[in-house]
Amino acid sequence: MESHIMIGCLEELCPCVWETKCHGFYHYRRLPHLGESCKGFFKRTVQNNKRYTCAENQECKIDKTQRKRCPFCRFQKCLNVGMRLEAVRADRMRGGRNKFGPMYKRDRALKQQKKALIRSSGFKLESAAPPPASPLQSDYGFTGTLHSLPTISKSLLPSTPSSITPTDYETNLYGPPSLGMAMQSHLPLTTQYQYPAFPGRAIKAECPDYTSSPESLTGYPYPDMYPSASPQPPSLPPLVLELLRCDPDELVVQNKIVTHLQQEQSGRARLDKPSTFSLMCRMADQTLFSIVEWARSCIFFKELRE
DNA sequence: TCTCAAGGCCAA
DNA sequence: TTGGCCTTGAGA
Ligand SMILES: [Zn+2]
Repeated sequence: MESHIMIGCLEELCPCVWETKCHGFYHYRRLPHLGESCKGFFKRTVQNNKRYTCAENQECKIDKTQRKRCPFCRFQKCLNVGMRLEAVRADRMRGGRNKFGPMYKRDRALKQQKKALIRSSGFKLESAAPPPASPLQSDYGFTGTLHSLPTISKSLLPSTPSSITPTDYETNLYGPPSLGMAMQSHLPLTTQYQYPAFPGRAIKAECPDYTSSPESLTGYPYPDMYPSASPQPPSLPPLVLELLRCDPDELVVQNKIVTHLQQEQSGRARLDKPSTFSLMCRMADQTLFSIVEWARSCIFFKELRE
């Protein structure tokens, strides 16, 4: 809407849950373009450990007019677009910054560079924005995970067998939260979704070590590709531009990988505890899978099929 | 001092 | 319950 919200606004639509004007700030680690309503909904859900169920098949369409019909699916969508439970503070401390800060900054810089590149080369701005956030996801094939989610339960009890305790995720390979908290889409039969002990979470020290090496987790693929110093690169070959255009939103890809790993791990959790090595192998598998998906979606692959 | 992501408040 | 607006406060 008006001015004050629009400070710093990127004037883009919110791909989070439905289309609404956003203000371009980050909320709960959802990389940009999230409206206040999504923020509020997500916050309330996590803080109050709300429990939702889907009356349908957990595939409800969430858009501007129907968003209120199924909070379950709405919350799923929030998670899918990258909002993180761990960004909601357990101690409810206001103000300040959390450890995602540097990541937000980096992401913003990368996106700006990407836009500048594309704009300077004559592409329409929209093509650089991540509207395909959701669409993209469904291309990856593990959408099953996203559907089999749940009922948010008050799972603060560390005793829950299938849940991962804060201790577990802090020592976890992927960085804490994502594994233990973001999405535990598993239990195919029970469809029980839980996020670990919100009240008990030591969020103040948020996200153990996302800052130290976010790349290692998110795999920001183009670290030095765009020299930050010179914002206006010379015109690029069409080939590069096309590749840039196809480039998926890193967060979406990251989320897919993490989600899939979580799903897989939780599926085994009760049987055996995977070793760090096997986790790394699976992570590598998923990364490779994402790369293949990307390759398949690029123009050259399509040309091959013609 | 400014920025901006997080929490709080409250009318609808 | 939702969502818009306000306040807070660490970090730049
Ligand atoms: Zn639903």
